[in-house]
Amino acid sequence: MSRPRDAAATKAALLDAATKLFGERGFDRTTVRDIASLAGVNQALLFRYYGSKDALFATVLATQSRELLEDSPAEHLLRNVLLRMMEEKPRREDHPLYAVLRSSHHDSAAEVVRRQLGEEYARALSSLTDAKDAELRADLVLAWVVGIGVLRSVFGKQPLANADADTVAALVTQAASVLLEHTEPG
Amino acid sequence: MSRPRDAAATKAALLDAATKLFGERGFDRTTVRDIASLAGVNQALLFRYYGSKDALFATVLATQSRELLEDSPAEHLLRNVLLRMMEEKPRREDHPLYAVLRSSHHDSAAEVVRRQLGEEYARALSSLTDAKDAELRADLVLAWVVGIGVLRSVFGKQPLANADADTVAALVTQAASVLLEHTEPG
DNA sequence: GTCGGATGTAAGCGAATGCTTACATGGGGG
DNA sequence: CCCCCATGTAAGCATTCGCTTACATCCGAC
Repeated sequence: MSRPRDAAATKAALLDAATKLFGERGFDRTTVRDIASLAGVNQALLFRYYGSKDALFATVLATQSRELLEDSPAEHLLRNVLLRMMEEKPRREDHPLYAVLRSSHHDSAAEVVRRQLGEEYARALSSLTDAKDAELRADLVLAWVVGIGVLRSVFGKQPLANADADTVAALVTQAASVLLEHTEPG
Repeated sequence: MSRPRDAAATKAALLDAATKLFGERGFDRTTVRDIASLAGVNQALLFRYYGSKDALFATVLATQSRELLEDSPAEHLLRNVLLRMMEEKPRREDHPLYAVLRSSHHDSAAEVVRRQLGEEYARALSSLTDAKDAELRADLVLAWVVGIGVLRSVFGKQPLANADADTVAALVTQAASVLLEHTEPG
């Protein structure tokens, strides 16, 4: 039943390994040899199945980030993302968001994916307020989520890194509601 | 008057170039050859004056970040940092903070500097509230600043990237005051 | 003047990187 | 059975990286 030669399984193993390593180390510090090694296959297969390291990275971003967004309705998105982020162990750096954050601006397909992802989150959040500058407010809330992730993963900042998930979610959603609550249009 | 051979000036030129390039590209994507080239000197001098790329990076962090913190009293720190961040052009990536953000976790002296810097900012912010979880609240506000910087520099996210500085500062300080204002203890 | 150390340069070393190529192998269809 | 191509491998290529070494050159001390 086990097929030792299975292109689909190999391709998936490469994607899994890449997701983990890009998230842990970022784009630059992850080598194609590391990815192939973790997947247990020859590195040449990475290029056969994905073409280039850049293309594989773009695939990782597109695949992972969509899951995060589709889990929650807009009004629970902030709280759910925060809880998910905080419930993981502080330095668990294979969170999908981290791969995005860790990657600087290299002119690959990943740039497009990254920008598109930001737009999708912001659009979901901006639907929560009817303020004139709804999109800016949504950007600010998105920035907060991003910043919390960075402080936990890159800085390992205490006490945030080991803080209680519900406490953090409560504080942030309370403060963010100042920006995102529905008000009288003015 | 101009001294063509001036160790101090050369050293400073290297630090300036490194500050700019680390901020723009992050640690990994900045090469010692680029730094030396921008400074207009031979790359061997970088190693003579700073020992290693890691040590130079740590020096950049320590030098730049202190200036930011010492400019403002705690009660104006958030607003001032936001204004300074927003008043610069959206993708001006040589902001001191960005060098910190762009660098992943490599076990160099920079790790120490980075952590110490976070502590200093958080301490200043936490003095603004007497809530029991003051340090956590300070971390969250610091995270917000960090996230805004990331969204502007890494994502170039619109409308945040080109938003009015005062508007952003007003929105953020207003929302953050929920976390940082002085309240009755207990 | 000249000697010596401070300052700067040119060249390159060894290792690592993304990617390619030439080849082995194995399993399903004729 | 056997052939063929999908699958996988080993080896290496060209480049770039951080860093070193060997060597010029300038300036101040005496």
